[in-house]
Amino acid sequence: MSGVEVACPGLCHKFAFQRMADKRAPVILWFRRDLRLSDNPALQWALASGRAIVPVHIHDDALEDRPLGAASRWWLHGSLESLARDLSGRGSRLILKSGPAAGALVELAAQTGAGALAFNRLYDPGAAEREALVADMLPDLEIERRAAGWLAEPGSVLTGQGAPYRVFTPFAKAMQATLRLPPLSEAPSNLPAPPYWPDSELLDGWGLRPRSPDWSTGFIGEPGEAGVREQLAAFLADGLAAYPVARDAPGDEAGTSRLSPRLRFGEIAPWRALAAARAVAERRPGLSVAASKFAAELAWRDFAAHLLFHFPTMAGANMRPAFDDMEWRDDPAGLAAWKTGMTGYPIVDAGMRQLWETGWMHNRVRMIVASFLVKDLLIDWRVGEAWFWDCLVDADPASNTMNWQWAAGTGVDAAPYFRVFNPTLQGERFDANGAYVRRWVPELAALPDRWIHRPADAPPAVRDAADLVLGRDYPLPIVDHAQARTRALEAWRRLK
DNA sequence: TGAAATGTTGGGGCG
DNA sequence: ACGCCCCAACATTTC
Repeated sequence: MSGVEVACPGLCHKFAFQRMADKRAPVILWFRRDLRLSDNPALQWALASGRAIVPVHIHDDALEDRPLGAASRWWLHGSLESLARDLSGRGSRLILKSGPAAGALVELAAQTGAGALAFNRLYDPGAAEREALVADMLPDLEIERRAAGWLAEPGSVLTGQGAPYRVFTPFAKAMQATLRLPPLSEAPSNLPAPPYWPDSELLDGWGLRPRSPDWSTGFIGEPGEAGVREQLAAFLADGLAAYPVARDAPGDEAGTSRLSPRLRFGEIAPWRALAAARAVAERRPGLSVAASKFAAELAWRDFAAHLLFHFPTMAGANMRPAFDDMEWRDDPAGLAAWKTGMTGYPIVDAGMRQLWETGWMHNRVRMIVASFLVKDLLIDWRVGEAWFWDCLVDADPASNTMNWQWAAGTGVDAAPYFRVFNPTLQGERFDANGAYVRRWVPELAALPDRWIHRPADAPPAVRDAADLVLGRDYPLPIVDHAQARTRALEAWRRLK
């Protein structure tokens, strides 16, 4: 035996040569946002190496990454539970460690006598530096980095001049033109175990899930790779045909894929979702348009990661610096009304309550509530972004900031400043029968369709019949939209 | 991945 | 019969 059994970090270097030479020394498989056993390039490399595999997840809630929001922590807990279960069923384990990552990996390498480290790369601000630091601190280990999170690796899609794309459509075309999807791979039936297992922390000890009060009882979805294939298949079978329309209809439960948190935590590879959609379109040509729409949404996810990779300041700073002079309003009461779904605009309130209760919000409604916060209330998009970050199970560093900058008009390919959503008209257009509002704002449920999105305009007799007293059962609109629109246009114009 | 204001057109009521 | 007006309906412009 070589020095692999020595668990003392101080002695690592002494045995470095032996470990490098020993192809039997285990490989540490570092799980991060790739919590799956199928379609996992780092895992495939580890398996192909023939070494024993030590799977690990490192939790660092403050020192490195932006701390996860509460809803995302809830999802992460479930996803890790599922991954640990799947590993246990394959003769393996999931080792849990607290960060910072570099220190935890050095310790783990010493404890296991590992000879290699494999992981799938991330591309958030600082990710490359942290990965380089890990490599620096483990000079004796073979380091294998793979790409697993996006259709095209962020940074790999460039214009003819070698510059990053700033507009979605040309980006999507260029990505499409060069796209090479990896072959699909199933989870292995067995992962070779190391001679002995290092200590692991306890998942429950991380406190990722709320105790008292438990606000997660209404959360939707079963985290983990286990159910993701069925969910995808069900969506493609039942939802894809209606997707081009239904993805804009918040009242249609089956209208979206609901894959966002699963992609966020890597429970499914995006190329598997894309390949499955293409396969359906192949069998049923009538669905090819719908499949393309779905593919476009996946491409948006890639575009966001691509933008954040090239413009890391996007996470907190306006992409268009002219907006640094914007006079955002400080409006604690308005903000509180927005967060709690008490603005008096039914579609806005329905969305904010769905978010709070389920950890998810329909995409169309995300745009509506974002426009309302930024344009009607003139509150800084970063305030809304932070709320989404905390409340969404799918909160993604790239998508969240890109989309908020889009809504605020501060992004490079953003909605023009004069595009102000009218929450009443948006509600009437996309929730015409009021099903979404009735579900999430039950105090309005008895109003007829004609008035469900404009309760303040309803004749008194109609409100009486619905036993609805505005200001008592449901708030009056906290702003007059027409006035708020004018105010927003003036504020935006002052920037020019 | 808008909405509102403004302009144009054409059918029909009416004197 | 004819011109005038009203006003949807649609198109264009503006924010």
